[in-house]
Amino acid sequence: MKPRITLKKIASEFGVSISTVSKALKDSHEISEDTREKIKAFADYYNYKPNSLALQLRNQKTSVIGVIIPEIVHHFFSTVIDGIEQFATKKGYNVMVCVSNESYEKEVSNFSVLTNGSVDGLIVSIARETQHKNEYSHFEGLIKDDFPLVLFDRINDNLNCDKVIIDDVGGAFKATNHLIENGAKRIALLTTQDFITVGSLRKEGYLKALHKNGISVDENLIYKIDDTKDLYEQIKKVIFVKNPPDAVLAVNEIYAANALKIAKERKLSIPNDIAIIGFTDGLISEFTSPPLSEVVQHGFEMGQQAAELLIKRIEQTNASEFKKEVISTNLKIRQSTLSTK
Amino acid sequence: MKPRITLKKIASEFGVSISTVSKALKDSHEISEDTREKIKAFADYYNYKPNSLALQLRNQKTSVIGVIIPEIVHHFFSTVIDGIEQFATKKGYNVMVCVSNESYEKEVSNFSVLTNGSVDGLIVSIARETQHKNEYSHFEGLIKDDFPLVLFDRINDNLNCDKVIIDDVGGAFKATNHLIENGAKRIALLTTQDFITVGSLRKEGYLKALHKNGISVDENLIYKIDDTKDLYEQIKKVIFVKNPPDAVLAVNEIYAANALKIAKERKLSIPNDIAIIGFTDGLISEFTSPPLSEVVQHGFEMGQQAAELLIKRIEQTNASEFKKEVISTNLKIRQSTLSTK
DNA sequence: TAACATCCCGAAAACGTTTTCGTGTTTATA
DNA sequence: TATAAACACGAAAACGTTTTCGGGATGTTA
Repeated sequence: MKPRITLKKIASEFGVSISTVSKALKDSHEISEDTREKIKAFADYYNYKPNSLALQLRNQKTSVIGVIIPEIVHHFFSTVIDGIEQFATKKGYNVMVCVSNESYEKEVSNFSVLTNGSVDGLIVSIARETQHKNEYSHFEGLIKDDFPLVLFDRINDNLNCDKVIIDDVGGAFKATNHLIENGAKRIALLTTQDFITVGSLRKEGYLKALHKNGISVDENLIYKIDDTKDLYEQIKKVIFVKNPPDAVLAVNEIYAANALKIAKERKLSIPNDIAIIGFTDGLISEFTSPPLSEVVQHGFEMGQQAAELLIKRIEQTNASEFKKEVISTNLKIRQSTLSTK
Repeated sequence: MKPRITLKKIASEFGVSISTVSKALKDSHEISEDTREKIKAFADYYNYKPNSLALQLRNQKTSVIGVIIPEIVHHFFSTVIDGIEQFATKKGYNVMVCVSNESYEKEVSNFSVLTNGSVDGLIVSIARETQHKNEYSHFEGLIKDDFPLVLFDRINDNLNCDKVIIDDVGGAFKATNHLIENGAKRIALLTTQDFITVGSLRKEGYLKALHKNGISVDENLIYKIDDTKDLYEQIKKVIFVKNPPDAVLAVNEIYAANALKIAKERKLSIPNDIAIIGFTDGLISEFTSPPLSEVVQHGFEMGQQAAELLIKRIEQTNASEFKKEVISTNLKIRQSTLSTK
């Protein structure tokens, strides 16, 4: 690569000092009209642009936001990144993305790489393994130093920082309620393992709705899916049985799509025999038959909110209270829950 | 945010020089065992980590790869990023992601932000608008300076740099051939507008397969979808007609899924009345009914390849020939093309 | 003519690091 | 005892920028 042109080179070209060049390029009145024009023309011709590393070092500011997510090939997470990226760009920030791959190890290593001065702040959704191990010292280290940090979706309430989540409880509540209103009595819940926060919150909403409608909880209808094992086989054990549930609430789209697939294989009519609703994080729901009803998660807004909180935190001069923003959800009702009876 | 600890602070703490501290932390034999241990213990206690900006400036190397893609909420592109990220991480690089949003303007601005010293090289998939305008001066500027650059998927053959694409022609050829072997005679092609390179390459493969099988080309069966308008309505005009085609090759998954949806609304039996195959970039195909056959694109490998080419280019000392890697595709046959006749 | 303002520019510090080279002190060798 | 080697450390440059401060030259005013 050709070495880039610097102030120093321009200076030596004209036999002036570096500071003169710097000022000239900034149209300083300290420099004579004449010199200014010559220098500017020259810099322009050679396409001079200030080296951003040097600027970052001097200004002690990178204008870069670090983002650490468990997965990137994931509709919800990539939507959040989109929101972050768009907001950040608008505010003059760039985005550096790292993937933890659900691994504690890798999350810690991402932390240490990103917090060495290369970013002004961090937006993180916690890896599965980290939640499982319940090991948060890498977060606590940052927080102790008042490093700007925003958690989203997979958060931990004990961590003292800004957070943004969706209304998991409310979403699951609305969905369950909707199923009940359409006649469901035995609603299966396909959720994650307990240590995934969003899973247990959605379970909470599910339970709340059952309770409100006077339906007793059947623990046998609550299935905790292990994401590291075969989804299809696990869900089959729920649907492909003698006496299947008459409705399913799935905490994500893949669970829901699998449930629908299996229900059809079991020759169940949807939604008459079994109604299905899931939390959306993709495009699948629209194209299944029947199309799946979904709790819409608004990942883009979530990303924007997270970026906004972070940038405020970065740019503020004196500390303020930590905020926890809740993005509300809404139901997108399609045929998978609209009984034709 | 608390100011981070620096060599200077440690030095003043012990009344030694900055260089002594630097050497001590690197276990230099120049420094006495005694001083070394004291300094290391202190640095450890205060969690000293070298400021990466300072290192980057000194070493004239950021170990960051910039990636510019048209969209991020997109299964194929996010898969490519995943490949890039994983390979980059393995090689000690970080990834900075910018989204052009298919806009020429934004692509140019991303270029100018990223090439100011903040990244060692760039991986780009060209925005739709840029391809439409056929305006590549921002690329040419970089190339003139031998800036490490890799293009993927949406490339331009006139640009003198490393490239990696999938075998678009071959993939479409295989898919079309497969349709013909299963009895198709009137195969509709759902492609993009001409200026999208991948669209026209896939069209080429389609034509090649027709020709090889002695089927004459019916221009009325070739539909150029405008991505900026309503997909459903455009595809409806192809499928929901008196005399629909007996097969469809779609250049992406969304086109295919829409075609399938519309075919079902038209009460066509799939694949007996109409077979459908698309290029995969998502999870939809697996969950439609019937599941969609697809040309598998291997985006992850593409990302890895791109990252590998770029890093080689960055780390090489003397210039070498530019490479164009072609990732081969394969067919994933599902029921949407497996005639039961 | 003395005093002062204006104009134009350079020196130097600062951001945080690594590394080369030099230097003073101690120890070993002839 | 003189000389050389080994040891332990510091000064300074370099990466590229911005900005404060100071100063010489010229012009203006009393």
